[in-house]
Amino acid sequence: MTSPHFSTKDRILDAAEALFAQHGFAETSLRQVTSRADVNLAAVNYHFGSKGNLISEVFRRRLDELSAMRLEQLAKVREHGDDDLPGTLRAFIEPALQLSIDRHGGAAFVRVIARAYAEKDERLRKFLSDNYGHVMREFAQALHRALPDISREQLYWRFDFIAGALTYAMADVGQIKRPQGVSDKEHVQRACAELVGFAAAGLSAKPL
Amino acid sequence: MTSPHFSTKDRILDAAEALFAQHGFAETSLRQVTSRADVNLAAVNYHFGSKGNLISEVFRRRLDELSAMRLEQLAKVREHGDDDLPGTLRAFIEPALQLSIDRHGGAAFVRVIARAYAEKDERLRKFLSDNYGHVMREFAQALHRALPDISREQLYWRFDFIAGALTYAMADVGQIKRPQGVSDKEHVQRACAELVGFAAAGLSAKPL
DNA sequence: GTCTATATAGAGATAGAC
DNA sequence: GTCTATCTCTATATAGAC
Repeated sequence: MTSPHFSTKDRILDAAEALFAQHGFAETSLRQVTSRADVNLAAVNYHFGSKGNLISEVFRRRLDELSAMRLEQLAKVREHGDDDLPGTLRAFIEPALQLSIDRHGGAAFVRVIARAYAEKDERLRKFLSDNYGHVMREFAQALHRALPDISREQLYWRFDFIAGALTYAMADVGQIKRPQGVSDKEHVQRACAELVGFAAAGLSAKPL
Repeated sequence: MTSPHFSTKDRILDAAEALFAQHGFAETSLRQVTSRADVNLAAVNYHFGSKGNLISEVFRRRLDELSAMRLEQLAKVREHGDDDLPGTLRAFIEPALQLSIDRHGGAAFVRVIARAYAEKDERLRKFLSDNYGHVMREFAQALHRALPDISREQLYWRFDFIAGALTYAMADVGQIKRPQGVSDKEHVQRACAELVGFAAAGLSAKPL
């Protein structure tokens, strides 16, 4: 199931990510994880200390990369003067949707993300807010620059709507919904274009 | 059937709903439920047969009412000739957001809904699809009538985005986010107006 | 670092008295 | 309908050999 030349630690992370995506955190036992990773049960507590820490590390591994890609793409569009509404939205949306077709586990991880949002676990939320809140603030500011006319409060609502729509889209892309004869890459590009168009129009709606 | 608000069965449902919202399905034990409901542990299996059935009944109690309200409001706007885009969207969105400030447990239920979307539990998804799929189809058709120019595929994407945004909004309304000096009712009306405006603009975006 | 074996705890479900 | 008591299963975590 997992390539043998990877470390025990990485095999555990891969297995845990896949199982968390499929069954959820609480429903996944460490026995399932170690069985799938083909390592001994005790190795989890040796490498991670507890199940909770294992969950955090599953997040950290993907979110560090996702955040870096988002910020990098945002910097790039600004450098090129493309930091208009669609450009900024694409920098936020595209890396996330790319993850959903990532062959090396990212596809599983996007469903882990959707779960994490629903589970209002306080420790997990604090972990996410502490470690990745600055990315959200960065994008909120960029959207504010692109849309100086709408109020902070309204921008806040709309950014929240977009985050919700993106979370749904991430979970659905890579699922059964892709029409036959369409490649993963085309499907993500289509989803991305649809969501960017939808979000840009929604953000630009005339204030109430 | 007698004094429904104090029956063992309803006390169990109320307790389960609150705990599922706070901790999730798997993380909530029947012992926690019966302790909070102040009934005996065995009463759950007597009244519901299993934990899975209890979960289904928690959903059924709220969703029957929510679906009825949505369809009723949809019928009303059609009758009055108000079944334009905002009218149709409001019929879909408003009853859902109303739930999030319901004093008698509905506020907890909206977080249960958010969880259910993330948890890809097959039995639960089949239950929801079997029992409430017709409501979604009804609204998809109404949106199609209001927007004859966009393709079925594109409508499908956008309806999905709206469902995601609504789920987020439901979970967030009723949380800490309400500004001081704003009543529950005003807050929901604001959220509803914001989401209807956002969704209408997004749905009306020029096709790619 | 990795294993076996086990301590400890908690889960869902049920039998049978009242 | 509701209770007590208990069965059976599985979980996380750890101790200690190698």
